[in-house]
Amino acid sequence: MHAATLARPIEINSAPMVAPPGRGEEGHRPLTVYIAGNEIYGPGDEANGHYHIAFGAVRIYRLLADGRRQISAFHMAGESFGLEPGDRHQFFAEAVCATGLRKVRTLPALESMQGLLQLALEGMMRAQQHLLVVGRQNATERIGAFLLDMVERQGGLPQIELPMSRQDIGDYLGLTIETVSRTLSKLREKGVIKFHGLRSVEVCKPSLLEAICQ
Amino acid sequence: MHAATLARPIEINSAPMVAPPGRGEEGHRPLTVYIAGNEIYGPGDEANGHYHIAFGAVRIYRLLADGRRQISAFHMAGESFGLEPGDRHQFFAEAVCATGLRKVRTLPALESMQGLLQLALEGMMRAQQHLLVVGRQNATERIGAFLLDMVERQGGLPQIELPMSRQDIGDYLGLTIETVSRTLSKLREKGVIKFHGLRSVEVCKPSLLEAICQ
DNA sequence: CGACTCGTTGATGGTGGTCAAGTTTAGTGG
DNA sequence: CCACTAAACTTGACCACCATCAACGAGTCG
Repeated sequence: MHAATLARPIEINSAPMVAPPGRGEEGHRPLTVYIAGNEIYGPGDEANGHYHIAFGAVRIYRLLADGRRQISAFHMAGESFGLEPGDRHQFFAEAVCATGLRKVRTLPALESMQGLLQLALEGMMRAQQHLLVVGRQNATERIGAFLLDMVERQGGLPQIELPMSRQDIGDYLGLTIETVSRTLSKLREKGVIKFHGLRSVEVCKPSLLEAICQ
Repeated sequence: MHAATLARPIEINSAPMVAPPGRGEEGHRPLTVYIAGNEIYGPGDEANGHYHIAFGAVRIYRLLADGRRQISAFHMAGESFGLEPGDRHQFFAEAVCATGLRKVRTLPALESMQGLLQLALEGMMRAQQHLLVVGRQNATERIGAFLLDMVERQGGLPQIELPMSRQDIGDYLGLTIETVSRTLSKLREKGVIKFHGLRSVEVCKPSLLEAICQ
């Protein structure tokens, strides 16, 4: 269930050929393509830099001994992830869907340091914001906050494509898959959202969604 | 209830006189003393550095519109806090008990940058670890994880002094004050912990506590 | 000593978890 | 292109855990 690595990631050095439809900067670094479920790194793996997402999406998570999973973050195209203290990773990182990554090795220079600090602080901020959602909001509020976050991260357009499964959403929000499904159905019945496919959602009443999330 | 500032913090420039029983390094920076409930900063306040805790404890939190509070972190003597992205704070920081702080202004130098990065990454790590607790563990496991964390941060001794109230613990763990109280009572009845005062706890069976937390 | 805050304990109910079908979607091979 | 299969998702019934409401006890300060 928790996605064993199904196939090896493919490394592509001739970047221009396979450049994703996104921005073409940083094209000189090799692009590695992962398919859905591929592990990018796991606890204990050497950590010597971070990753930039050319396209696709990544989940960062931890497991409890009995298999309970908490996804602490999703990262989308254009974002960076993978910076951790120490020289060993403490989390799992997996491709949520077909994903292209460029690895960025850490340079001990001042200006790159400032960028890394910014990255780390934003990561801390996101985690602490998410803590408020998971710790103090009910199922409807959590789903609402999640949808609004996705809208914002996909450019503000009301139509969003969710790369992740209901299980992923549940493990991110601290809910079960059934509760995620039920809550989405309730929002659909109320006309707040509309489905154009299981993972294609249109937020019809964003103001109502914002009101739900307080 | 949520601690309005009761009195102004006291700034002391002649540090040696009031040096706390802790370590005496960094004694050249002015020490500011806050009493329990004092606000250190709030959302919108200018952020231009971080704080080092000489003695006492600090809570970092956010509020929802209806007053629900999520404490995202406690910081104890010897630790640092207050680093945030951008030039404005987005959280509240308050003294949990009588607390002495030294403000550290950010220098744009390489070596200080590396220290800040480490600080930010550890903060992110802590928040993400806490996310697992709040998102995926039940009340007993949360309390257990909290107690073990406090033991570790107070030097590993089984006897710990909790500077924070039950309400604080609840707002940190995403539980109500009643559930915190009941869970602690249950652990006491089972002989896992022992009280030497309302906020003085002895962990009699740390291994059992670890087992509870998985 | 009285008033206040903080903490504990009890009774009750609701939200969301669990278990158990169904249903839809996507993927595979004939 | 369609049948078959497996995975993903939905929906329902039931129940447990924790929140809520309420009362009471303990500690603290004036």
